[in-house]
Amino acid sequence: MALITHKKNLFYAQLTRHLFFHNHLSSTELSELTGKSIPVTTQGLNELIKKGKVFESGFAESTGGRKPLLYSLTEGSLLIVSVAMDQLITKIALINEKNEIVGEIEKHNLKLADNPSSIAELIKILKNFVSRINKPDKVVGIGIGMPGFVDSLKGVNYSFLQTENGTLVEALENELHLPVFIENDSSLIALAELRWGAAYGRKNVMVINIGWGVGLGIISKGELFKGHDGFAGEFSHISLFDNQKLCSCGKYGCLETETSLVVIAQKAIKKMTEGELTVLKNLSENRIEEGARKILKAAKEGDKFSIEVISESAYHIGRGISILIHLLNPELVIISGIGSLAGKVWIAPVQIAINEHCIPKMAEHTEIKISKLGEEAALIGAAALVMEHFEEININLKKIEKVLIN
Amino acid sequence: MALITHKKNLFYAQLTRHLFFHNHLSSTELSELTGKSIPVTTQGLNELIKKGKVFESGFAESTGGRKPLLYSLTEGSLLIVSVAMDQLITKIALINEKNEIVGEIEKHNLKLADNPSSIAELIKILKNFVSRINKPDKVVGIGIGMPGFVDSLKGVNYSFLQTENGTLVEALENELHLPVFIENDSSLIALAELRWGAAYGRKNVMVINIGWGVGLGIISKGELFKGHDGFAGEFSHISLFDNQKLCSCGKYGCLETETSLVVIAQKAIKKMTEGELTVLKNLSENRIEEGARKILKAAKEGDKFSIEVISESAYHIGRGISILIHLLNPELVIISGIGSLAGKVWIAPVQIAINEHCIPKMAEHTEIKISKLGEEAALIGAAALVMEHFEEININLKKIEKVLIN
DNA sequence: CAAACTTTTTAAATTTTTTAAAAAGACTTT
DNA sequence: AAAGTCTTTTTAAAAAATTTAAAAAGTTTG
Repeated sequence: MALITHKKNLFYAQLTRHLFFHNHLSSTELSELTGKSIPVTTQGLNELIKKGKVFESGFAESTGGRKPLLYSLTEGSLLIVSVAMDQLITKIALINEKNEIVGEIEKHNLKLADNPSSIAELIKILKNFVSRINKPDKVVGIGIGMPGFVDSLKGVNYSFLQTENGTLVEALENELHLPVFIENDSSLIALAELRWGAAYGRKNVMVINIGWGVGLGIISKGELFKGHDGFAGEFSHISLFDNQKLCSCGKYGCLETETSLVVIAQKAIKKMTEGELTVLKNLSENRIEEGARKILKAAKEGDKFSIEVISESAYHIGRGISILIHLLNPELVIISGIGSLAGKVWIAPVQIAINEHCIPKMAEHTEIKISKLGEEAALIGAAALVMEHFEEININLKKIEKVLIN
Repeated sequence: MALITHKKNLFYAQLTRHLFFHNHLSSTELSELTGKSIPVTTQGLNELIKKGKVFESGFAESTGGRKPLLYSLTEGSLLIVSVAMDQLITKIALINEKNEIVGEIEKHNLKLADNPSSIAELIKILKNFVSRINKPDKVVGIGIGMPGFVDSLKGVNYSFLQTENGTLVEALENELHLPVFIENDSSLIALAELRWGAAYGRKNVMVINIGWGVGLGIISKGELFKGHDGFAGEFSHISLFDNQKLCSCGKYGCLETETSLVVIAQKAIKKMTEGELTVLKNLSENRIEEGARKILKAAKEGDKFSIEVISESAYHIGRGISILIHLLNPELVIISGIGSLAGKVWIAPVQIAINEHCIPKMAEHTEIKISKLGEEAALIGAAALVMEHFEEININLKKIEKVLIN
């Protein structure tokens, strides 16, 4: 009897997950997505309606026959704590069942590198955030995106936030009493694009995360691809250049030595001191992040100087993308991450590099697009991460004190 | 009634496919592989025994309980025509239900490039081969591996064997009256490694096909990965070098300009004319293939000169493999293709390149192995290609005149 | 404007899976 | 060394899911 309920709960969780990612679905669509028959699906939906988790949200347009009845998640039925970390700043947001950010995005200073108390600080910030949530019983989990070599299955980050005993996820779950999921930041941006962005419904996509480094999230067969240890998509440090520039990783010629927002800002400063004309003002080596954002904004608004600086980097990234196209033959490459705030200026130089370095047949059906998710991609991806594991949350009842669906 | 039989046939085909790839399996193992329950699986097996397609082939060793009864395909129940093409030579073999080559491997001269009658020649060779098979009614299909940009789903090769109307597969099936499947040669070698070689049971493997170019077959999530158009794994022409050597593809600095059996043979000839010592004799620019084979054999037998020439190329391939490791984080890289005949001499220089160009953490769990399949890999892969599609063969009864299982 | 065509929804029949029990073999303990 | 315990496979009965067919609800076309 316990097992039957358990199995049913798993199916309910599956329905809930699909409704989260699609907002509203008909019973036929849900039947196809879950692989269950229509009678079983309808029965499951009726149970969820009885529990108040789901409601009938209207009719879809007919495609030539009877209008299908649509189902959606009940308002306020589900909350997710989304966390997006970079080397210096940690952002936190509360996300609801419609994938909307509820309230304000909080920003905290939290240094990841060489910081023995980073885990303690993170726990403190999260405990405080969770304590202020109005309906804490609706929170299904915490999703965290972070830089570094993250093994999300094991729940470990090999670059930062290292624990003495047990995994990082265990350390967080023990303190926060909520299911916690971690993932590499670029992978989460790719997940955000897959579920809510330009990669929606696509099978084979490369998502380039242009930030302080250059990240890559790989969508293969319609799913995030992570490789054997969970580290797939290391793009910053493939050796592409013969430039003798020492990289932070200790090698020479990495992609990162020629392209990243840091490189772009540094180049701009150098050119400005050489007297080139631009609308940019007050760029400083000490405030590289601020400078980079100014350049992205100026490029978006048409500043020739900024566009040229970005174009140089874009061409180099294009060389890297050419390799991706040869190896993985994607249907789509998305320029995402903070760099995407500059808009379409990235596309032309990337396309030129592809034309020069790809066999035409290989690149024939590969589109290049700029992300429309903006800076919130990482937070949205962290929420998606939690919902990807929604069935798992409902199996591992150990993980949480309450049964989510009962 | 017809539909029921149809669906049953599909299940029988699935059982047959799994038995082909595993030689002998217990009902429990087959139940897990097919995703059907044990009662249904046992019932299906008993039907196949009744039809004479399957027999009880003994008991497996116990793992702590009752010995499981094993099932195997009946001897002589199934034949596959395997074809392995390169730019100049086409090999054909007949393969049985145990994945054994029956009779002789036939070799035919068939030029692929700039040959308008290539398809006609191929059809003639295949018709002749099929006409000489003792039990033609047991042949389930023809699998063909060939160089070029092959879209195996559409049944088209965009580089060679181009048809005027209809696809290549249609052209062949219309003449040969058997189901035909085509695939890129490197992909087929990867498939052979996955089903019968060093990649058996692995999920995430890169198979390097060292031949007249350098090919790549990608195993991802335990399956052959082909990308959006079917062209994934183009490894020869990623631009890696700053060498100003013009490649056959029209670009500069491709991997192929520094490594392939052709480059190795040419380098050896150049060094020999410069007076370096070796056991090698009579190498000629006009017989590059023969020369390359001599070098591989000599290297295997310890000739210092040959090992050095190969090592240089191996290091360059290692640079390419470093990029694969960064991007796809494989658990295993297999050196396969004709080049693997030289044996383990490839490993050390590849490993050195990985040490120099990979972030240690990325390559930590990546093994490098030499293929043990030898030259027959391509033929074995072509047979595997047919059997991968065995259910499909049994659905598309249009494709063949007879019902395979009845 | 009614007939023909689509598609969703509901209901009954069949099939499949699940569950439990029995059978067969291997390991452990006295 | 033998009996009992533990695994695992196999068989048989109960439960659940899918398949199939029919009905209901809309659209489109002649």
